[in-house]
This record gives sequence, structure tokens and C-alpha cells, in this order.
Amino acid sequence: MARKRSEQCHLAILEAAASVLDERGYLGMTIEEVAQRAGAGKQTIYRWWGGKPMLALEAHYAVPANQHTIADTGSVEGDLRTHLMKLVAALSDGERARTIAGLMAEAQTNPKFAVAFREKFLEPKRAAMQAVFELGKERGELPVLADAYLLTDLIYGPVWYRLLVGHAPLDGGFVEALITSVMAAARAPHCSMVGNRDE
Amino acid sequence: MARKRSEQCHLAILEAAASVLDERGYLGMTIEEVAQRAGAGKQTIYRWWGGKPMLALEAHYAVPANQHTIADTGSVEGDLRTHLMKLVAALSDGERARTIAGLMAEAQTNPKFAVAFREKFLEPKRAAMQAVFELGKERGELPVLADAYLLTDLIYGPVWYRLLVGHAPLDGGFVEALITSVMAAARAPHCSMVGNRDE
Amino acid sequence: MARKRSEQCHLAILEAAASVLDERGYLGMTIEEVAQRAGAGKQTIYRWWGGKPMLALEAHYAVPANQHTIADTGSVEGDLRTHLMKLVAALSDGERARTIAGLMAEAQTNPKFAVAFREKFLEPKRAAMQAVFELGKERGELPVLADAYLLTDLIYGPVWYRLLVGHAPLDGGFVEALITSVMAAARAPHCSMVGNRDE
Amino acid sequence: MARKRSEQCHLAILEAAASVLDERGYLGMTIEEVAQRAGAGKQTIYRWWGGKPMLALEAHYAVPANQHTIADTGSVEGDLRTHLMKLVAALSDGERARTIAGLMAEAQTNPKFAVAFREKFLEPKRAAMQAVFELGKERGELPVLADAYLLTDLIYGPVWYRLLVGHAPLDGGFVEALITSVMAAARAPHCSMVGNRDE
DNA sequence: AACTAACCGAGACGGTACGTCTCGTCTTCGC
DNA sequence: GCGAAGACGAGACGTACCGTCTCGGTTAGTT
Repeated sequence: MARKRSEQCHLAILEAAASVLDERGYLGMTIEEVAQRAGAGKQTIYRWWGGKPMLALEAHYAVPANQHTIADTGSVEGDLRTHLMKLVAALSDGERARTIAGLMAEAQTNPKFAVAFREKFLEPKRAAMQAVFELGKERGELPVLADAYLLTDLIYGPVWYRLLVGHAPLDGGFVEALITSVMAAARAPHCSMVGNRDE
Repeated sequence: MARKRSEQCHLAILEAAASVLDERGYLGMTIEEVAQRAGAGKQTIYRWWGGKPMLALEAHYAVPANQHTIADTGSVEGDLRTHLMKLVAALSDGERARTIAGLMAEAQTNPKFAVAFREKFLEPKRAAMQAVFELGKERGELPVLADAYLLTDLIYGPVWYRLLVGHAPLDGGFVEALITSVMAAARAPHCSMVGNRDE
Repeated sequence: MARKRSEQCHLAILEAAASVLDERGYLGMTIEEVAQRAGAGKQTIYRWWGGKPMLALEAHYAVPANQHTIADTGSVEGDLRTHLMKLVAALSDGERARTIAGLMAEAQTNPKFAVAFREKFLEPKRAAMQAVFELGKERGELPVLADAYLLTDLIYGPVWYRLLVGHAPLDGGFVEALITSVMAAARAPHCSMVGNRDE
Repeated sequence: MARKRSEQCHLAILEAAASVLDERGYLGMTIEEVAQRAGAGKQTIYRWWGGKPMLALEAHYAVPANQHTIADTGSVEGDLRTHLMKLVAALSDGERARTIAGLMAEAQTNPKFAVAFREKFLEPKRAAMQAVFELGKERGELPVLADAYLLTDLIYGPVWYRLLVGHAPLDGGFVEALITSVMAAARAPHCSMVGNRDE
């Protein structure tokens, strides 16, 4: 019976948050500034997002360029190459990269957000990646015993590592080398994993 | 003639910092509380460490159990296994794991600390790991074209990824699967990397 | 053509306001809580009362025990004694006293309400009190030059003063002493006042 | 051993508070604005004053024109006249009057402040006033049975009443009439009060 | 009987100030 | 002059209410 949530205000806040993220980065973003730019009250943000991390996550996600899906190109290597190239291209925007690094950082010190970040952001990407490997197994590109869960760690682990540590660039050369390495690992016989899954 | 830096106070602060890290985690640690527990002034901490991240880093490092070196066991696989097993054992202490995750998080939002963290903490570990692969190449275990820099990313990337995301355990099974995969990647022929090094 | 004001809702709000005043005092009363207790919307309150002070004033007034009239006992002293005794008896209920003190406080910081409070609440009491003295002059109890307006200040001033400051009790002894003093002042010859009236 | 309270900052805050009181009145004064004008942090104000009412009280008191003492003119009437004339003159500055009315209002809704206001502000004035009557009794101007405590209520009560209600001006005519009335009351024989004192 | 305008409950909204928190710097005094 | 103690400026935090607004749903009185 009450007034409905204003979609316009919802969008204004997301846009304001996105622009603040761009200009100041995750750390420099404050609820106060987002509210002011959106012409919104702080309470409205706290009501719907509960705080800065969830707002930043949704604001990041709302940008179409940050919604990476994995296209089926017909081969595992092709899927990986297409996806990872788009990914590193997106991350070459420094502020965008700092934002998602900031979200990962927040997850380290905020257990409540860690769960949301994993479930809303990381797991969907993992699931899509695992599907690529599973499809590869069905097509006979990869041995049936290949462990898609582990291979996903092998792909995303080094990408995140370079993103967070910044010791070397995330570029095409890195992507190619990573694909070559992971494909080699996938084709090697190795026992299936036990005990390393989410419960 | 100035009074000299008090070694006793230095140690008291490190101990206090370590105990606060244990009890409250990296985020919950404040300079104020460390100073109080150490019976020290805040200025003393700012004078010698410059801030919370550097103090936490040194306090973490000062614990002997956190100083991992890589022993030479005669084979790459053995070196990796020995080192990684010790590593995951240390990280199975939740608070210890949260501390170094917290340091990584801090590095994401604090560029000055990011440099120190990389140079003082991460690079030495990388260098030791690269040495393992280089030694393997010398011994003929690995092809001479194997890219030790990339292989280091392949090892540490997934470890950090699981540590930070927490989607699956860091345990013996994971270590074994990781070693098998990376060894397979190392033995596969792949072009050497270009342009992915620190400048 | 339109729906009429619901008397039931009107009463529910007044009752809710009275109970909140009792439990939390004037300061602790919020429109939000009154609305919730009454099962009413906030807008309904703002529509009919305009805000918290007017609501509190009407809620206070709606309680029969707070509607003091002055009975004619045949003598000024008797009128004063009867009225003031009832008054201090009502004010000995702490929360009731706090409510009217709160209304006076509100009037200090809210000019719009100050006018309403004076006209709806204070002036009627003053008028009744002045009538007592005028009647006394007609009956020859007081000199014709006695200034009923000033005498009203002399009566109500100290009562409000003790109510607001709380340095000494509002009790029978005080009432007697006050009456004695004011009667003495009334009988003394003193020039009529100039320039101290409402315009 | 620690840093001492900065007298300069103390004064800057009091001055800023006084100027805000002048410009915006008690209600419109906010800690935030006072801090900003004084170039101080909000915490500094909360540390030393605990909140707006105590700050406003001290800021009001710090203005020399608000420190009314009662001079000995040789007669009770003279003392009263001199003091009350100065008092109403000070209160004829509207903003000054609103400030002390605001303090009295605050005391109605803030029991902790009520105590401070009574003890630091009201009681000293009462004590001085009582001393005037006691001196009058010693000099034989007033009967020895005159109740100085009650007479103080009779003086200050109507003054506060007019200040707070604003139904009539606080001017010289009012002062004269008040003095005449209270002197008449003081000279009339009336039993000493019982049970109307602070405990 | 259908229309329709105002009333009602609910509660989202833009604001504003609150009092708290922590940061990193600055000042004072004891050793 | 080092070091403890802690005051200081700064500014974001999350909360509490304010008074306004927008919803459906619910009554009356017309038409």
C-alpha cells in the first residue's frame, strides 16, 4: 500500500555511484558524495543497499561493459581467448580495475559483503568458465577426467593475482600464455579432486 | 645528543601489534589500541612504521612461522610440495590467513603500501619460486624454454585466489592438483613471454 | 462529495499521543511513534494538526484533568486557593508537569506554535485569573486601582518559575504563601501600569 | 604528560558559539557550524562541553554584558531597581533574550542540562537576590519574618514568565510595578515557609 | 449503481544534524 | 631529544526524525 520504490531514484543513485567510482576510485567513494550527486538522501542508499560495498558492486555491475558473458566459439581455446581478451581489455581501464580490486579488498575485511561478492559476482563467472570446460569434455577436446573446477582456479587465479599485485601487465601475451598452460594442464592425466569444493 | 631508539619499545609494539592482529584481525586493528597495549605513544608508531599497514606487515613477518623459505629437495615437484604444504598449513590458521588477506586488501587502496608490500613481501617469494623452476631447467627436469615467471604466476595465482575468495579450501588435495597441473604446463612447449615483466 | 474526517482516527491519534507523552515525555514523543501506535499514517497527523506541538497541546488538553476552570467561591482568596490547589495537584504528576513544561519549551523555539500556545492555552487562563481580581474589585475586596493584569503575572509567574526551574516544590505551602503575598500586593496602593499590555 | 588543553581553541570555540547564537538563535545553532567557524573539530567540542546546551550556556555567560551582579545601593528598593533595570535592558536585545529562553527550554527536555543550568546559572542569581532581602532585614527595612526565598520567586517568577510567554513587555514600568508589589508583600506579615526549599 | 473526490494506512523520499569513530599531526612533560 | 600521553583538525560514518510525496484501498456523497 505504501509508495513504491522510485526507479528513477534507484537509477540516479547507481549512476552517481558509477561516476564517483570513476573519479575517485572505490576507496575515495563516500556515501555522502553519492547521495549528493544523485540528489538523494543518505537513508535511501542505506535502505536499499545497506552500505558502500553493495552499492559499489551493483554500480559496477550495472555498467554493460562490466557484464562479461562467455560466448560459445566452438572450441575451448576459442572461448577462453575471446573471453579473456575482453576481460583484460576491460581491466586495462585503470579505474575500472581499481574498482573491482577495491571490491575484492572490501570482501577481505567485511565478511557479510564477502558472501554477497562471491555469490553475486564471482560464482557466476566461475560457473560460466566451468561450463566451457565441461562442454570441451563433451566435445572430446578435453579428457573426461579433467577437473573443470580446478581449471577455473588455474585460469582466474593468475588473472586476479596480476590484477591485485600489479607486478606484470594483464595483456594479450599473458592471455595466450595462460591459455596454452591451462590447456596443457587440462590434457594431462590427473586424478579428480576431492574435498576442494564448496560444501 | 638524542636518546637512541629503544629496542625494548620496538619489540613491545611489534608484540602488541601481533596480539591485536590475532584478536581483531587486520581491519579491527587500530594504532590507538596497539599503542595502548604496548604502553607506547601513537607518535612512536607513526615515527618508525609510518602507519598501520607497515606495522602489520612487520608484525606478521616477525612471527617465525610466517617466514617461509623454499628448501631444495632435489626435484621441482618436491620443492613445490614441501613449500606449498607448509604454506597451506600456515594459512589454515584462520586469523593468520585473514591478516595477510588484509594486507593484500590494504595494498589495493593504498598505493604507497602496495609498493612496499610487493617489494618486501611478495617479490622475495616470487624470486624463490622462480629459482625453483630455473633450477629445474638446469637439472633438465623442465624444458629450457619454460617460462619461470609465468609458472610462478600459475602457482601463486590460484593460491591467492582461493585465499581471498574462500570458495574452496587450501588443502593438501589442492596442492597436489596444482603441482600436477603446473608441471604439465611447464613441460608443454610454449613460446616465451614478451612484455609481461616488471619494467 | 468527499469522504469525511474519521472521528475514530482522530481519537485514536489523540489517545496514542497522550500515551506517548506519558511514557516518553514531550521531547521523546515523535510523530512517527504516535502514528504507528494509532495505526495511522503520518500524513493524517500533519493534515489535521500540522505538527508535534499542536498535537501535544490538544492531547494534553483533551485530558479532563487538565481543563482547569476557576470557580467562584465568593472571595478572591478562596478563588485563588481553590484554583491553585487544583493546579499544583495536577502538576504533581511528574509526566504531566513535564508535558506542559515541554510545550512552553517548544514555544521558545517555535514562534508559530508560541502564538497558538499563548492564545489557546495561556490567555484563557490569564483571562479567568484577571476576572477573579476584577470581581474582587467590584466586591470591594481589592482597591479599584489594583492592576489585575499585573496581579495575574504575580500569581502565574512564580508558579511557572518553580515548574520550569524545579528548585522548590509546587505544594500547598507555596500556594498559601503566594496567595498571602499577592493579596498584600493587591491591597497596597500602586499606580496603574502603562505600556505593559498586549498591543 | 599529555598535551594540555589549548586555551586558544577554547576561546575560538566560545567566540564562534556566541556569534552563531547571535545570528541564528539557540535553536538554529548547530555544533557543526560552531566547529567550522572556530576552525575546530566537532570532537573537541564534545570533549569539553559534551553538547550544545552546555556550550551555549558557557558562551552566553562568557559575554560580560550577561554577567549581572547586584550592587549594594543602600536600600532594598534601590538594589532591586538597579539590578532589574539592567536585566530588562539586557533582555531587550531580542536575540539575547531568545538565547536564555532557549536555554530554559533545553532544560525542560534535558534533565542533565537542567541541573547544570540551575546550579551554574540560576542559583547564583537567586542567592544574590536572597542576599538583598536578608540585608534588608538586617537593616530593618523588612520584617525579620520576611521569607527571602519566596520573595526571590516573586521577583524572578514574573520576569521569566514575561520573558517566556512574551504577552507583555519587560520594561521600566513593569519593573517599578513589580518592585512596589514585592515590597508590599515583603512588609506584610506572613508565616515563614515550610517545605519549599531545595532538599 | 457507478462515479469520483477526499480520506486513510503505509512508507519511500530529500534533507539535516546528530554524536561517534578513527585517522595522522601536534604539543607538553618526564626521563 | 626520545618517548608516553593525549588534545587537536578533519571528515565519513550510520542513525534518527523531520515534513513532503506517492501509492492503493476505502468511504461517502452525488449523478
